[in-house]
Amino acid sequence: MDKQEKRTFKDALYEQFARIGKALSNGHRLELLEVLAQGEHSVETLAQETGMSIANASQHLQVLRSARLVEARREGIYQYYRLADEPVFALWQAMRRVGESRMAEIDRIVQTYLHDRSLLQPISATELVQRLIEGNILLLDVRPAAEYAAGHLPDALSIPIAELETRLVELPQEREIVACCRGPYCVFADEAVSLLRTHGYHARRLEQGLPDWRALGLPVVSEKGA
Amino acid sequence: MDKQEKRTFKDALYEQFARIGKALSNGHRLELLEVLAQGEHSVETLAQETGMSIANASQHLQVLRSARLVEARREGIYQYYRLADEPVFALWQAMRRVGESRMAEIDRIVQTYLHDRSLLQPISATELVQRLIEGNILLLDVRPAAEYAAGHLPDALSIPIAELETRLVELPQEREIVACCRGPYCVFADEAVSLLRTHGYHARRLEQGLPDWRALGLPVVSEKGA
DNA sequence: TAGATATTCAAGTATTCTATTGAATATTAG
DNA sequence: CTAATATTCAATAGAATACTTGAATATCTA
Repeated sequence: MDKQEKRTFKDALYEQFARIGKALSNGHRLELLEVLAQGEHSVETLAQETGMSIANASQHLQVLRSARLVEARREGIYQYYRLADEPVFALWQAMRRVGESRMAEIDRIVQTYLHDRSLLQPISATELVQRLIEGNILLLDVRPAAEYAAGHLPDALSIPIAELETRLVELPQEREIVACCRGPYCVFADEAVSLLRTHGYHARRLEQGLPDWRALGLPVVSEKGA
Repeated sequence: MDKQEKRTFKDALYEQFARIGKALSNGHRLELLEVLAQGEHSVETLAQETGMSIANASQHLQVLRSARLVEARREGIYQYYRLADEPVFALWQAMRRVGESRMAEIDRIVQTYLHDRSLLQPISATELVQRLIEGNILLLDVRPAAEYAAGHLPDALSIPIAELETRLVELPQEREIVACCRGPYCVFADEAVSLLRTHGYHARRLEQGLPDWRALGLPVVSEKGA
């Protein structure tokens, strides 16, 4: 293989890898990946969740699909997209890690909008595992019901954040509550914790989201048919 | 936090993460990262290694730097770039993993240019560790001398691929040789193995490159001052 | 200080990407 | 078959990106 052929090879090879990078080079697409990590969703719900028009969401999903990061299936009138596989989530995790550790802007944005998050006494997944063994913790999953159905922590109770205020009666006052949501940048659990606290509960936030929990190899339960 | 504020937050947040994706969205930049994972390099050597013009390489490096994936230091007349930290390499590894497992095009390109690589009897890092304990293996690092100096496997002998043919006398015929280079897409080790074999040596390729070896937590030696 | 070298900058052009719009397609229900 | 709904496609305008060229800057050496 001469020098020129070697260059052709490398150019072709890295160009293929760059297709993955291109798919990751847009904020909307990253947000789509984060939502898809919770389980499959139709185009419409994805558009709603991410504040995009249907057509725009569809186009971004197709970019993700052509980079093989997501897959799709059609069921009747709906097209359901899902993350292709576990390594794709690991890739997003690796990106998150780099961003968190190296980009001050990210910390600044979180500070600005979510204020002092340490007040939520975030608990890590490994710490939670320990506390669950000791008992006396109520796990509360505040994501939309469909995402809970697609996979959730064992023994977690599902009350979507939108319903939480009206369903407070279901929660025992005496148990400490740990609220779980999509991931570190999801605000559902933040909102849940502050709502619960104003009603006299002892509540904390689970640091990681469900996909992170799964990636740690910890057990995940899904409803039959999901 | 109302709905609109939540959207502003998420848009701002994911846009920041997308800066990392943008940095990874170009083949030349990925190749630069791979070379930088071997240790710091000047702009000129990076341009040579990747077949780019100096100005172009410089601009791509600045894109990588503004996404905080690489850092730079000036020494006299030279500007040396290096990977920012270990998680950045982990990110590139995660990308490689997704590409390898999901993009058929990548496998096809490797097949086309490198033909049947299984003939090189690639040995994995963990397997190599085992074999090294048993002894009787000669580790040969065929990367450029500067990269060897920046970090190499313990007891590896440095003979850059360009010098290998004239320095064959330094290699004992009776020991099995394992050639190590930059990573799975580096052709140095492939060339070394086939050259060695035509001269009667029993040679194999180390599957992973030095940065992968380091990421596994295995020991790496660097020359003083490097 | 002048000359040499490495790198960056600035400008220009060609290309690619993004969001919007409205039309086209596919599937189901009646 | 027709109407309704979800999704995709096609075309467009505006923004961002990539590579080249030549000039500007920074550092060292003589």
